[in-house]
Amino acid sequence: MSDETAGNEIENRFGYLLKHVQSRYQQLAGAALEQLGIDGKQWAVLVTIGSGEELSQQEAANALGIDRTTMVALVDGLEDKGLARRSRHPEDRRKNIVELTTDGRRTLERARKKVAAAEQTFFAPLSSPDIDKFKTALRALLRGDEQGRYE
Amino acid sequence: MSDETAGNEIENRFGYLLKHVQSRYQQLAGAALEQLGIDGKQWAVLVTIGSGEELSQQEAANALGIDRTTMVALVDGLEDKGLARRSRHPEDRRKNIVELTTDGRRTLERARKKVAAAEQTFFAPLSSPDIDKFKTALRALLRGDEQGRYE
DNA sequence: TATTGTTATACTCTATAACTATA
DNA sequence: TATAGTTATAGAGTATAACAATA
Repeated sequence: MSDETAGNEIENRFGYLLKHVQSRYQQLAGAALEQLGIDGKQWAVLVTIGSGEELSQQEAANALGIDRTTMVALVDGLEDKGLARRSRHPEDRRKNIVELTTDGRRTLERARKKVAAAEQTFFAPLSSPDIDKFKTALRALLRGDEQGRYE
Repeated sequence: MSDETAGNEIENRFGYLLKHVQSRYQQLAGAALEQLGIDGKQWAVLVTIGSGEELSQQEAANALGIDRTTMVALVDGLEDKGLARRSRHPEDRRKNIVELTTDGRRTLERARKKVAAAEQTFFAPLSSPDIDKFKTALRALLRGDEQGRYE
């Protein structure tokens, strides 16, 4: 607090903090995933379709909160890399089931480790209990209700 | 933990949490600012040029971490609304000093209150001490060093 | 008629390159 | 030569509209 400057107010704006913290996280996670030849969005798709449930493209898109038209190119990219596979749903031939290939499963596991390592770097400034509190707070803020409140 | 579903892993991914929490914040703050006819970026510019220091366009851009070419349209918009004013720097005529008009100052103060109210809504799921801890954690994570660590 | 995947298209956001004026 | 502001342009990212296949 001793060297307060004009920039201080800007940098303490909550919107600024959130934006730049997210930017730092994406940078770290992105660099980790780059070693496996995928980006953050593709990683999110891998996690989604590797979750155990059989998902159509649209269901996977919904789970990620993106448009089904956006999902097309994402799955294209993963298919080109040999990490995911499309197949017709046997009972509803309009749907594409999207699933991991063997390579995709292997990449997913490697990516988990890379991302976990990146998160360790990201969270280095916080103690273990503070990391837990931080994540709990995020989940409560996302729900937007008062379930997480205990004062 | 009783109704664990496939979506659970996705929604607990840290990247997902951060992205959607930011999205919720922007939605709330954006809706608050919309009542004053400005958006989040214009609000950030108002805060910057209202900080007390005399700033050129480029200096304001740097303070916000955006490009000087992007700043042009932002200042254009604020000038059109009568909230900001360009004037030549007396000692270096290449520079534009950007400052608030009387209306701009008034809008800035109104916006402060609107944003504060929006943040109150945003943070409703957390207790007061938890809000402080959350903000402290964000600042530590942004610095990226271990200054905030005390375990 | 409605839905899924797809394509084409448009829109937003932002950065890069090039120009003008000033230094 | 270098810098500040500006403009034109291009690229990434994503959404909307329209179409084919299927329900």
